Amino acid sequence: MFSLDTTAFPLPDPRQALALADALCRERGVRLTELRRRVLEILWNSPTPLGAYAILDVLREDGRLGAPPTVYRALEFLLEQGLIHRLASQNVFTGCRQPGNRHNGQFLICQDCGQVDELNNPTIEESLRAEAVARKFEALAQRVEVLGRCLDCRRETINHAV
Amino acid sequence: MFSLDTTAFPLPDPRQALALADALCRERGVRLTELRRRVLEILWNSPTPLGAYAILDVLREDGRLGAPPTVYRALEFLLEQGLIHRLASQNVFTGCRQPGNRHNGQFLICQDCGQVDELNNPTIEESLRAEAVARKFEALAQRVEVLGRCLDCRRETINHAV
DNA sequence: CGTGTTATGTTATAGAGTAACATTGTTATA
DNA sequence: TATAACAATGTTACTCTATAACATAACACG
Repeated sequence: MFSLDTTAFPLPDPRQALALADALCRERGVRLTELRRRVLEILWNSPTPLGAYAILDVLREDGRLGAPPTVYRALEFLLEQGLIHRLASQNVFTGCRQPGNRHNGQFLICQDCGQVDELNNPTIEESLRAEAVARKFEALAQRVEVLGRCLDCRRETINHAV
Repeated sequence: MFSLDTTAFPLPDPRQALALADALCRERGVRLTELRRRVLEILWNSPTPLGAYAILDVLREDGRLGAPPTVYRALEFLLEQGLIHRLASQNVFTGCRQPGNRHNGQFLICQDCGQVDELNNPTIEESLRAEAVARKFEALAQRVEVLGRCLDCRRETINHAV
């Protein structure tokens, strides 16, 4: 039996992720400007997803002026290009682990530490698509988020409980 | 072959939904106060999910004083009791079509008219649970939302295009 | 009754996101 | 290389969503 690999992709080196983003944008003829690239870098440098205002804070540390629209426009671009995902349940953004092919993604979100695991189980995606078709609903996007506790945080609780 | 019925439940009569909520809360020994009941009723009376501030507007039409916390606390209670769902991608709330058994639910959300179809496909839920288990992630809740266009709105577009 | 608990009122504020318009940068072409 | 068209960013102001903190009222129960 062949096993379908739905293993979450490891967090890449930020430099790798940025290089791939550069390549993809060049290929597509869209401009990964300095600002957009920096926002993507901020996301990749963070161990957990960030909200728009947290990103803004980092930009300001950079010395760059900026207001919310600055960040939201960059995020909009990165979302369009499939370079990041938005986690609606948390109002945060995170770098996409497989930016080559457009996809929806499924996420395991730790409510204690905020860390996120990105999956891509095609069976789940297909099932949802099928449900939509059965109801004559035109599916344009899927948002699949599982909330809970990651292994590390479970261990922590157990240790502290001793 | 047996077909698993994952058909969306029809929108119940608001009175039925409220009666069921009454029964469930009595059974559980929790208080469906007048305010909480009214918020649930407002949601059931609406053809589409509502945001907290839209609910607040209706309460004020009732003549009741109220500030945001009034609504959010009622919503929190209703969420805890599984009487409503929150659609994170839209920041809105909607009555739960199957409030008897606690569940996560999956939603088809029309981005044109706002109408929502609630599914409950146990296979999808199980697949997500399995993905979590495989990663030793403790899954506590699932948020599954499909965004797109409902049949009615697709028809509208076609007609207007003529 | 009183007393602890739960629910609601009230004020203030934090956090998330966008509209609208001004300015600057880029690109292409005359 | 001007310049016009367009793309990107700056800026101000605002709307919408949500919660913290504390005050008051309602309820439950010995």
